[in-house]
Amino acid sequence: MSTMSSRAAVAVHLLAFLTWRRDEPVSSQQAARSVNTNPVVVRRIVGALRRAGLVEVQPGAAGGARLARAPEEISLLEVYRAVEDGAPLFALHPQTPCQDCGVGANIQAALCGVFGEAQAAMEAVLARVTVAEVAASVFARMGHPGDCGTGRRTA
Amino acid sequence: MSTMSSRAAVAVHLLAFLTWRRDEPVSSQQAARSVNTNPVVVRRIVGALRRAGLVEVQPGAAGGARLARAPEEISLLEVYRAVEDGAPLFALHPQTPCQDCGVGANIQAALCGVFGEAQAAMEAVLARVTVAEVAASVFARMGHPGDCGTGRRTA
DNA sequence: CAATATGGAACTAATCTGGTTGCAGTTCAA
DNA sequence: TTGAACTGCAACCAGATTAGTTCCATATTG
Repeated sequence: MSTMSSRAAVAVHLLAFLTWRRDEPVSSQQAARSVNTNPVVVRRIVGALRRAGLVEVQPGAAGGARLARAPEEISLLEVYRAVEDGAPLFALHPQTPCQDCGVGANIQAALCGVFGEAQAAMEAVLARVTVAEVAASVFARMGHPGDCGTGRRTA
Repeated sequence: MSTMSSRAAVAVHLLAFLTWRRDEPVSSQQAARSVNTNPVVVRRIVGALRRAGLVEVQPGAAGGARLARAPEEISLLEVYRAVEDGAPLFALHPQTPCQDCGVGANIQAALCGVFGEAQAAMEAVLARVTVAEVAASVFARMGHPGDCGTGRRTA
């Protein structure tokens, strides 16, 4: 049943990857290899991160994405919001409930408060964690670098 | 973008409705009118609440659903879990990331911790709120009862 | 026995997700 | 200046999920 899309997970993956390859532009091809997906899927998510100001992208040969800010300054909440685009966590009724019924007319207002608090609590946790921390956690688990190859055609 | 299903909202609506009509069995027909949906949709959700032990259902004429426990003893977390059936809030990668890549091989373990904490924070809020509180909040907003009609064929 | 209810199966339409291809446009380097 | 490599966008596909719907077997009441 209803689980969130994997875009947030992939987005954090990508940012950790960019952190690892600090300042070297990473192509969607290379990133896609690490994520194990199609380059276009990566570009869609990188595009959202770019629009949110989290990464910079350079087109053309030798182009690619790099962090627009220090990873210590990027919270997972920003990443989450960049890819989920402000969608509410909890849905209300698909159809407006019966307004002639005391319960139907007032349940949504009552739910709004609780659901909003629950989402805020979730977001507060994401706000406290930075990309740098996740990346550090990943690096700590790496025995050896393990490259995946650059994917760049070496001249 | 990925929002949760509306089942949790409808489930709380139904429980608030049952709280309002305390001990009088409510048919899926009546409940569907308040929710503004099809009786079968209601029965599906009531079925999940029944399997979770939150409501009792009586088949046959003059049957319907009623609360199995005092509304003060039912937390929204139980409701959420009853209808969402233990699905994780955050999805990880659709395909296992490249294990030859240091980031790919370790990102999921790193994400697991943060995502788990975020979900736990969300659930903690739901755990603190009871159906009785939501129902009280609804009742407080009701100027007049506003019945929706019983939908029961009066003899 | 007849009316009214649940419960389950099956089907639909709409939406979302991830994946894929194709192509226009930009950049760099030989 | 040509060609390789890259981004970005649009279009399309298959699979899953959601909410809605119909139909029917079964149970209970009066």
